[in-house]
Amino acid sequence: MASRKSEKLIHIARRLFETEGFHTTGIDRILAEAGVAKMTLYNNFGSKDGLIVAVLNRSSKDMIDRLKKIVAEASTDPCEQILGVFDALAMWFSDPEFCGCMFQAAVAEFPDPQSKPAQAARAHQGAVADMFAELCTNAELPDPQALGQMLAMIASGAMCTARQTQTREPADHARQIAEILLERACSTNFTPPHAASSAKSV
Amino acid sequence: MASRKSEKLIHIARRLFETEGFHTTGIDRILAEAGVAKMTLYNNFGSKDGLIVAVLNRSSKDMIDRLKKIVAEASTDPCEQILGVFDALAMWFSDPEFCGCMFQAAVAEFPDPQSKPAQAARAHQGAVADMFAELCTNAELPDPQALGQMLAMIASGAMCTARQTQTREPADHARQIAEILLERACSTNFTPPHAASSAKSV
DNA sequence: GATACAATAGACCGATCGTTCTGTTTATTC
DNA sequence: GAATAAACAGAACGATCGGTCTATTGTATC
Repeated sequence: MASRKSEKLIHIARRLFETEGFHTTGIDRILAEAGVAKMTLYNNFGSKDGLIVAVLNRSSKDMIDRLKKIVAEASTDPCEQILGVFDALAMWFSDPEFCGCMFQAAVAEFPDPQSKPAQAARAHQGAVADMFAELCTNAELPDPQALGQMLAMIASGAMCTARQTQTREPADHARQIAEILLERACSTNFTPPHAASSAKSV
Repeated sequence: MASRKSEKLIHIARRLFETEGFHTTGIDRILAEAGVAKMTLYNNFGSKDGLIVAVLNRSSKDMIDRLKKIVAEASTDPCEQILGVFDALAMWFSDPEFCGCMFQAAVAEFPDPQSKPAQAARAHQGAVADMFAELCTNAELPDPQALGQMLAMIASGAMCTARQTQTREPADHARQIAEILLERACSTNFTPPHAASSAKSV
C-alpha cells in the first residue's frame, strides 16, 4: 500500500489531468508516461474515477499544506499572512506552466454535484475558506467565517480569470481587493490588530 | 442559413452542454433531443467543435444583452446599475437549474489556450469586463478599465464558488465586496458622483 | 530452492464516439 | 408539374475509450 508505483501514478496523472483535462487524458497515456502496468492501476485505485479522486484529494492536501507554509514563512502578522496568499497566487500565475485550478476544472468536467470529483472540489473550496477564516481569527477580525468565504471567493475569481485571460493581472487585482476588504474589516467595530495595546470596545 | 433547424440545434446543444458538459454530451444525444438529422448538423456547423463555438458565441451575446437590459431596467443610477449585476447573479444562482458559467466550463474542458472554445471564453470575459467598465465610466469612477476587470473577476469568483458549493451565498458576498469597492472608488480621488457639487481635490 | 505475491506486457472485449455515406422524403421555385 | 436543394433516417466506418483476462517475470521470505 502507498507503494512507489501508485505514488508515481498519482504524480503523473495529476500533471496530465491539470494540463489536458480529465476526460481527454486517456488511461493508456497515463500508464505509458508513468511506466506502470494497467493492472497496477486497477489493483490500486479500482477505476479511472478512483484515480481521479485520489489525485484530487492529494492535490487539495498538498496545496493547502504548501499555502500554510508559504504564508507562515512570509510574515508573522496575520493580516500580512492573508495578503501573502495573494502574493503566492501572483507567483503561481506567472509560471508559464500555470493552467488553472484543478478543482474548478473538476467541477466543470463532472457536472453531477453528487459525483465524487464534485464532492472533492466542494471539500477543497471549504478547506480554503477555512484556512482564510483561521487567518482572520488570528487577526481578530470580525466575522472571520464570512470573511474567509469572501477571500476564498476572490481567490477563485482570480484563478479562473487568470486562466481565461492568460495573464497574472488578476492576482494583483485580487490582492488590492483583499487589502480594501481587510482595511474595512479592521476599522469597523473591533480592536485594530496593529494597535494591539488599545482598549477593547465595550 | 440561420434556418429554424440550426437554431433548434444551438438551443438544445446549449442546454445539454451546460448541464452535462461538452465532452460527455454526445452528438447523437443532441440530434435526438432536437429532432434533427445528423447531416443537418454537419452541413450547418461542419463539426461538433463548430457547433460548440456557435453555442458559445451565441451564449455570450445573449448573456451580455440580457445583463445590459436587466441593469438598465433596474435603475438609472450608474452605481446602482453595477450592483444590479450582482442582484441578477443572486437570482441566477437561486435557480435550481443553475449549473455554473458555460465559459468557465469551456476553458476547463478545452485546456489549449489556442483552441476556438478557449478563445471564445477569453472574448466573453473581456466583454463582461468591458460592460462593467462602461458602467464605471458612466458613474465617473476613476480608472474604469481596472475597476471593470476587478468587478468581472469578482463575478467570476461568485459564479465559480456558487457552482462548487451549490449555494447562492457567493452572490451576496460578491455584492458586498462590490459595494465596498465602489464606495472606495467614489471617495478616493475623484469627484464623488453623488455629491457632484463638492470641490475637486488639490 | 520452493512458495507466494506483486508487477509486468499485451491481447482482447464491448461500448461509444465523431464522422461519412447512401438513398429517400419534403419543401421551394420556376 | 418538373427541377433543385435541403432535410430526413439510419447503416456503417475507423478510432479510441475504460476495463478485463492471461500468462510471464521479478522479488521477497521461510
